[in-house]
Amino acid sequence: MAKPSIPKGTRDFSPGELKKRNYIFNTIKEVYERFGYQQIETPSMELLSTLMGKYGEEGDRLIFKILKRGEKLNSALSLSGDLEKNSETKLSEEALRYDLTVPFARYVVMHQNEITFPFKRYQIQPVWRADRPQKGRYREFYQCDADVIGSNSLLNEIELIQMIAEVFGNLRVPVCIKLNNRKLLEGIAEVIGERDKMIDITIAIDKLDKIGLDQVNAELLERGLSASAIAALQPFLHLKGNFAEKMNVLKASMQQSEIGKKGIEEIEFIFNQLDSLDFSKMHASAGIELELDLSLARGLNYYTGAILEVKAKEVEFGSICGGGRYDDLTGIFGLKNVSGVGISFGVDRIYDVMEQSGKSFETAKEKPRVMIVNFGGEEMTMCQKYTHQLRNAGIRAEYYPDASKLKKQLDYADKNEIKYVIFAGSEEIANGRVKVKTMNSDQAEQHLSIEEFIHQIHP
RNA sequence: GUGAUUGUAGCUCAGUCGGUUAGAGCGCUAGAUUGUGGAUCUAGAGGUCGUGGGUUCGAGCCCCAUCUUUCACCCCA
Repeated sequence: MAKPSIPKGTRDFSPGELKKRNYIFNTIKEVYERFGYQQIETPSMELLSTLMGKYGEEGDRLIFKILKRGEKLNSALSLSGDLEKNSETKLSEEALRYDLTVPFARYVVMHQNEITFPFKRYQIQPVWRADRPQKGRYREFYQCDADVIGSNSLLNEIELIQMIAEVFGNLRVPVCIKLNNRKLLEGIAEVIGERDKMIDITIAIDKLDKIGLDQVNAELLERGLSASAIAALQPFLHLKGNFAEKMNVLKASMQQSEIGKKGIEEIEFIFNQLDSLDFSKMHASAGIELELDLSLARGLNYYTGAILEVKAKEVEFGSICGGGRYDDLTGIFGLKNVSGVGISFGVDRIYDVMEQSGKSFETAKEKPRVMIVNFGGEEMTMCQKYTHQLRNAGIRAEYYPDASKLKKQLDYADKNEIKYVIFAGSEEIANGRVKVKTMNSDQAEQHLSIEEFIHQIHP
């Protein structure tokens, strides 16, 4: 007998887990709504052409392609040689969505005539990646995106950062919000004379606290940077201190780079504005910090301005939230000059972080449940009527479906955290009063009419 | 894609140097208790030791392959 299984990197969610997950979803959703974002959904699958080339070479490889079926598959097979390089894209024309940002860009272009810009949307849906699963990495997971599209204002960046602080404050998860700017990174590459090596530089810098300075420099050399460029980079690698101190170093060394100066201007505006809003003071008690982190690279190649990433302080985990500004994502789909900025929470990782650091999940105060014992026979019709009455009064009520032994029925009530068990046998029905047992309490059994009972627990 | 790692009852795991009939706890079913759950006691069901080959008189244990689990790198939520 083959045991059933599920695809790797996917999970079942049992009632207990789902309650906790929903607590996180609801927290995020509440903040999004409160900040004026509107929900949309897009299909689980997109055309492969919509997704390909948007996430870099690595990303393309991780897209779950959907095999063509039937006649189309047969003709594709006969046309493409087995070893042909592009055979994957020839055998597939659809794919599961890889993230929510690119489908959103596609949505904006397709619905541009109905949308009033700036458009603030949020979207909470699963995405799929053909990755090797490991700690904190799944092949199916949820993203919770909020984006503003059609506005260049840096006030959007500020609002998104405030939303991040709200969400993690409400969840009571201390985090560090790391902020950087793509223009700053480009500026650095420019002033050290290796403008086209910007990606290599940021990937190497990203590893600074993992592999150390010497290794980083070795890797830079390996990636083809000149010795003089590496020497010129050192001040940036040694960047330390508070925001103002970092800023002074950057300003001093960025005189020759227009794009670098622009990056400094943007990041300074965001920090200063948040400062005058007392952002740090407001969220300090929740353990939420904001810092400028030059080592933050973020692989997605469509970011052009601010980039941000959030890490939990209590547990070592990948980033649990990320985002940034993309100036021309819709341009690929034919709508020019529309800038967007957004963030994305990774619910699955937030859940893992909360579990591992022993956080309490404030599951919603649930209404008490009521179960009516099933004695079988004629009484059951009356019991169904009682159940109907209870449900109409907004009470979570059910009857046990089988006339099983009482032990079994009460055991069910116990395991399911049902608070009240109602006995309505022939005697009770005859005198119009049911017997109510309150589980997990010393309270004596009560004899009440069903109306009195409803009034008692739901006045 | 690279390198490790795991698999024995529904679940968590023992299983000695390769040796006779593969164990425990939890869970499940039933009873002790005829219309009252949780605690206790008793009994019972439940296994092709991931799968397929091989070595051996003999394999849960050794070898090969394959699938699976988990982890690191890469990348990322």
